[in-house]
Amino acid sequence: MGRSPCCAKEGLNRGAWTATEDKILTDYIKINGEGKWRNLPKRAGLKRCGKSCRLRWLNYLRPDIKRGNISHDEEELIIRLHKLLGNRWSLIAGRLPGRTDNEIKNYWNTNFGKKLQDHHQQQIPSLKKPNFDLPGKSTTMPTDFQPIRTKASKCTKVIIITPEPQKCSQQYYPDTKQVTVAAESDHDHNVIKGLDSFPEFNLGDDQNHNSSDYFLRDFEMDENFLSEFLNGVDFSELAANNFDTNCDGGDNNSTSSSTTATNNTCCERGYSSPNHDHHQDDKLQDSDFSFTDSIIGSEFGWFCD
DNA sequence: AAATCCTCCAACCGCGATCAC
DNA sequence: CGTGATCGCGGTTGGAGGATT
Repeated sequence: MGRSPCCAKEGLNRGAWTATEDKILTDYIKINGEGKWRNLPKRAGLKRCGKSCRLRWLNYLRPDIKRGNISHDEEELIIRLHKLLGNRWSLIAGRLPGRTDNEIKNYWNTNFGKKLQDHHQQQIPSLKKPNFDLPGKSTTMPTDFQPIRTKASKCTKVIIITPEPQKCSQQYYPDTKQVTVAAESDHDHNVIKGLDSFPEFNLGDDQNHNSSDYFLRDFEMDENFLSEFLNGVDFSELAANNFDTNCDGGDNNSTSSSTTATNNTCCERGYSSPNHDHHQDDKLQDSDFSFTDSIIGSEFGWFCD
């Protein structure tokens, strides 16, 4: 299917928004609400692309937008969330009231992106990545785990697919597709998607499911959970209840761990992100979040393509 | 004071996911 | 079920303004 332009480009304003345009857009949304972005410009009398209107509203005009510098707490949260989620800016923004994905993305790129780049340039010559290549699939896995990647604004539920202990270091699914780690809006929760494209874990097929070498664990990833997760409060108990610590503690070096967390997601032991910041790691190691890293690493280590 | 460089961030772009018919 | 429309996301760009030479 060919892509059509989101709107006709002719005769539309581009670039920075004027105060007048802002007022028109704000007034219109106050009256008519958000949505229907494509038709909005015409109805509101704006010479702007609907996409542009949406962006302007979400990133700048919304009344609940928080202005000003990112606080230390917010920065710490961003770092933690980025370590956990990677460049899922919308998810990260969902945990920071009043902050937008664009703002966080810019903040990260401004404050950490360059540092990471510099840091990596220093590290690259000494990096020694183990050879994870397996027959039938050439993969070069990073030494650390990658963040859980989801596709949506807020996580409410996660499926944990834990390999059996004796299998986890040996099984490998070269053609693994995707398992969606839930990520839905506040209201649309408990939706698990993508499993139907993942035969080994087809929830709708008991036969497959039961005969699988794997089994499923799922748990709510609601506000409370994520807060505990992020703050490290009583997480060990939560983990004990929700995670199966078989697989020899996750078999951290397992190259076989397979399965996927959404959207080409890959999550491997000990790797935080393509922009992994070792300096920040050092900082975090001393925090109460460090133990969650080990849990993430051990329990999510098998999340990989 | 002028020129150049650098930083920051608003806005744009392309793509995948989802919706509606 | 297929197709087109729409939405939402993440990566990138470009310009304004500050810093440096």
